[in-house]
Amino acid sequence: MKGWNRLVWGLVEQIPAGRVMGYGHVAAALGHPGRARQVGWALAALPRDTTVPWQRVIRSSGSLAFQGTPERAMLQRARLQAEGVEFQGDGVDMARYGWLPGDG
DNA sequence: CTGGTGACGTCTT
DNA sequence: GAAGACGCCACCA
Repeated sequence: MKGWNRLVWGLVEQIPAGRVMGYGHVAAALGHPGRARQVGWALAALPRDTTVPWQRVIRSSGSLAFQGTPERAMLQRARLQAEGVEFQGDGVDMARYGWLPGDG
Protein backbone atom coordinates (compact mmCIF):
# COMPACT_ATOMS: atom_id res chain seq x y z
CA MET A 1 0.00 0.00 0.00
CA LYS A 2 1.60 3.22 -1.15
CA GLY A 3 0.94 6.56 0.47
CA TRP A 4 -0.58 8.12 -2.57
CA ASN A 5 -2.86 5.22 -3.27
CA ARG A 6 -4.13 5.18 0.30
CA LEU A 7 -4.80 8.91 0.30
CA VAL A 8 -6.58 8.89 -3.03
CA TRP A 9 -8.62 5.78 -2.38
CA GLY A 10 -9.59 7.03 1.07
CA LEU A 11 -11.00 10.24 -0.33
CA VAL A 12 -12.71 8.63 -3.29
CA GLU A 13 -14.51 6.29 -0.91
CA GLN A 14 -15.99 9.34 0.76
CA ILE A 15 -17.63 10.64 -2.39
CA PRO A 16 -21.39 10.15 -1.99
CA ALA A 17 -23.34 8.23 -4.60
CA GLY A 18 -24.74 10.50 -7.28
CA ARG A 19 -21.87 12.95 -6.94
CA VAL A 20 -18.56 13.30 -8.78
CA MET A 21 -15.12 14.89 -8.30
CA GLY A 22 -12.51 15.98 -10.79
CA TYR A 23 -8.98 14.53 -10.69
CA GLY A 24 -7.58 17.94 -9.98
CA HIS A 25 -10.07 18.49 -7.19
CA VAL A 26 -9.12 15.21 -5.56
CA ALA A 27 -5.45 16.12 -5.72
CA ALA A 28 -6.12 19.57 -4.31
CA ALA A 29 -8.29 18.16 -1.53
CA LEU A 30 -5.37 15.93 -0.55
CA GLY A 31 -3.08 18.94 -0.35
CA HIS A 32 -1.40 18.37 -3.73
CA PRO A 33 -2.86 20.80 -6.26
CA GLY A 34 -1.67 20.29 -9.81
CA ARG A 35 -1.03 16.58 -9.42
CA ALA A 36 -4.13 15.24 -11.11
CA ARG A 37 -2.03 12.70 -12.99
CA GLN A 38 -0.96 11.04 -9.79
CA VAL A 39 -4.61 10.68 -8.84
CA GLY A 40 -5.22 8.97 -12.13
CA TRP A 41 -2.22 6.77 -11.54
CA ALA A 42 -3.53 5.77 -8.11
CA LEU A 43 -6.92 4.88 -9.56
CA ALA A 44 -5.28 2.95 -12.38
CA ALA A 45 -3.68 0.77 -9.71
CA LEU A 46 -7.07 -0.31 -8.39
CA PRO A 47 -7.96 -3.98 -8.84
CA ARG A 48 -10.96 -4.86 -10.98
CA ASP A 49 -12.93 -6.08 -7.99
CA THR A 50 -12.28 -3.02 -5.86
CA THR A 51 -15.02 -1.51 -3.75
CA VAL A 52 -13.64 1.98 -4.31
CA PRO A 53 -16.19 4.00 -6.32
CA TRP A 54 -13.64 5.12 -8.91
CA GLN A 55 -16.43 5.95 -11.33
CA ARG A 56 -17.15 9.08 -9.31
CA VAL A 57 -13.81 10.59 -10.33
CA ILE A 58 -13.95 12.29 -13.71
CA ARG A 59 -12.15 15.08 -15.49
CA SER A 60 -12.33 18.59 -14.14
CA SER A 61 -14.17 19.67 -17.28
CA GLY A 62 -16.92 17.18 -16.56
CA SER A 63 -16.05 14.78 -19.38
CA LEU A 64 -15.23 11.17 -18.63
CA ALA A 65 -11.76 9.74 -18.85
CA PHE A 66 -11.06 6.45 -20.62
CA GLN A 67 -11.57 8.01 -24.03
CA GLY A 68 -9.04 5.51 -25.34
CA THR A 69 -10.59 2.54 -23.54
CA PRO A 70 -14.33 2.44 -24.31
CA GLU A 71 -14.95 -0.58 -22.09
CA ARG A 72 -14.25 1.13 -18.79
CA ALA A 73 -15.69 4.40 -20.07
CA MET A 74 -19.02 2.70 -20.70
CA LEU A 75 -18.87 0.98 -17.32
CA GLN A 76 -18.18 4.28 -15.62
CA ARG A 77 -21.03 5.98 -17.42
CA ALA A 78 -23.42 3.14 -16.68
CA ARG A 79 -22.55 3.17 -12.99
CA LEU A 80 -22.95 6.92 -12.68
CA GLN A 81 -26.28 6.88 -14.47
CA ALA A 82 -27.37 4.10 -12.12
CA GLU A 83 -26.58 6.46 -9.25
CA GLY A 84 -28.74 9.18 -10.73
CA VAL A 85 -26.11 11.23 -12.54
CA GLU A 86 -27.48 12.68 -15.77
CA PHE A 87 -25.21 12.98 -18.77
CA GLN A 88 -25.09 15.76 -21.32
CA GLY A 89 -23.24 14.49 -24.35
CA ASP A 90 -20.00 12.88 -23.17
CA GLY A 91 -19.82 14.75 -19.90
CA VAL A 92 -21.44 15.71 -16.63
CA ASP A 93 -22.49 19.09 -15.26
CA MET A 94 -19.87 19.61 -12.54
CA ALA A 95 -21.74 22.58 -11.12
CA ARG A 96 -24.69 20.27 -10.46
CA TYR A 97 -23.03 16.98 -9.51
CA GLY A 98 -19.65 18.19 -8.28
CA TRP A 99 -18.75 17.35 -4.70
CA LEU A 100 -16.11 18.50 -2.27
CA PRO A 101 -15.15 17.22 1.22
CA GLY A 102 -17.42 18.82 3.78
CA ASP A 103 -20.17 19.43 1.28
CA GLY A 104 -21.61 16.04 2.08
C1' DC B 1 20.40 7.59 -11.05
C1' DT B 2 18.13 7.95 -16.12
C1' DG B 3 14.46 7.61 -19.12
C1' DG B 4 9.73 6.56 -20.61
C1' DT B 5 4.92 6.58 -19.35
C1' DG B 6 0.34 8.32 -18.05
C1' DA B 7 -7.66 7.15 -15.48
C1' DC B 8 -4.89 15.17 -16.14
C1' DG B 9 -4.92 20.46 -16.30
C1' DT B 10 -3.81 24.81 -18.22
C1' DC B 11 -2.10 27.84 -21.63
C1' DT B 12 -1.37 29.03 -26.42
C1' DT B 13 -2.46 28.82 -31.48
C1' DG C 1 -14.31 25.26 -30.08
C1' DA C 2 -10.39 22.16 -31.35
C1' DA C 3 -5.58 20.71 -31.43
C1' DG C 4 -0.89 20.95 -29.86
C1' DA C 5 2.74 21.89 -26.33
C1' DC C 6 4.20 21.94 -21.78
C1' DG C 7 4.20 21.01 -16.77
C1' DC C 8 3.44 18.02 -13.14
C1' DC C 9 5.70 13.73 -10.54
C1' DA C 10 4.94 8.57 -8.82
C1' DC C 11 5.92 4.36 -10.74
C1' DC C 12 8.51 0.85 -13.32
C1' DA C 13 12.39 -1.15 -16.21
